Amino acid sequence: MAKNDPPAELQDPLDDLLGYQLRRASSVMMADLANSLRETGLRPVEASILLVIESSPGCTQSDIGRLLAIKRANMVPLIAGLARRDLIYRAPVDGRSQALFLSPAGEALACDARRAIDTHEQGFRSLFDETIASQLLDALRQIRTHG
Amino acid sequence: MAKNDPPAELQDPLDDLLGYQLRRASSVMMADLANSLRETGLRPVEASILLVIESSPGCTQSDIGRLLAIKRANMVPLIAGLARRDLIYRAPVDGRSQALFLSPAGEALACDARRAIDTHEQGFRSLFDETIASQLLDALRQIRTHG
DNA sequence: TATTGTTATACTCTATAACTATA
DNA sequence: TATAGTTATAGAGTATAACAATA
Repeated sequence: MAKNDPPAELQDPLDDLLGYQLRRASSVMMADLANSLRETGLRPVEASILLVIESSPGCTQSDIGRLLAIKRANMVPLIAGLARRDLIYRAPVDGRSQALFLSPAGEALACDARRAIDTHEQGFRSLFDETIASQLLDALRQIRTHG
Repeated sequence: MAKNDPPAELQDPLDDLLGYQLRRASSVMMADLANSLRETGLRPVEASILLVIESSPGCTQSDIGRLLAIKRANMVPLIAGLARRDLIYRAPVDGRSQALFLSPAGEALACDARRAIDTHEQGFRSLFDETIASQLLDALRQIRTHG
């Protein structure tokens, strides 16, 4: 038995709870994702933002915040950090909005990130056959929109 | 369209990612659970600890930490808070370990918490038929142990 | 009036290092 | 030498309130 496993005599009264297993599974995947992204120098949230800008060039940071459920106030340091590293640049839309675009370096890094994420995803998807994986994704989308 | 929905023109490049949907779904369920537990005065992590002690009276806080993946250092204020509210009490096992038990008030509150959690769970489980719910739980357990 | 970007701030959650007492 | 409990602390992540400029 590995060193940090719980003692066998302690059974888990939360084992059948969807919310609990969701949280534990999410935590495992997030940790693995952070590890997979390590060599890109990106945190998961930063990689996500790059992928959103890649797929919707010209979007604003408020758009991204709404899509990823990140509050406007918390988008500020994230976007500033990516801009400081010259991964993205901003172009004024009107007096208050700024359109966001990937720089060449940002495009290259987004590409690396997408590869790392795909490998990470595949490692977990391979636990299931395609039907189960697809049902799982559907179920998660339903939970997400049920709240 | 609700006020905080993302703009329709912005499609989500993360929509097919298991890790992303897992995180979003987990966040929705955690928020709903916190809300369901509000009248008990317990946070989700505190309710979880009470249920573990209820199901394994005499366990130590280190046992609980291993079971719930909470670091020993972070267990200290959690257990202290429950003890201060007289929901649990400690009995020395040996010079370094303390066995944990629910007080009568703790038993009553654990009961309330279990009811609130069950109602909360049922609200989400009712999104799926039993077969899907069971497959979902199995998949989440597999992800959890794959890390 | 509502929205964008911003600042400041606070609270929770999580992580590490170090210490003590004990096994 | 390893473990239980503890302290202190640091870093994420997330939340609210308020403000200026603009629509």
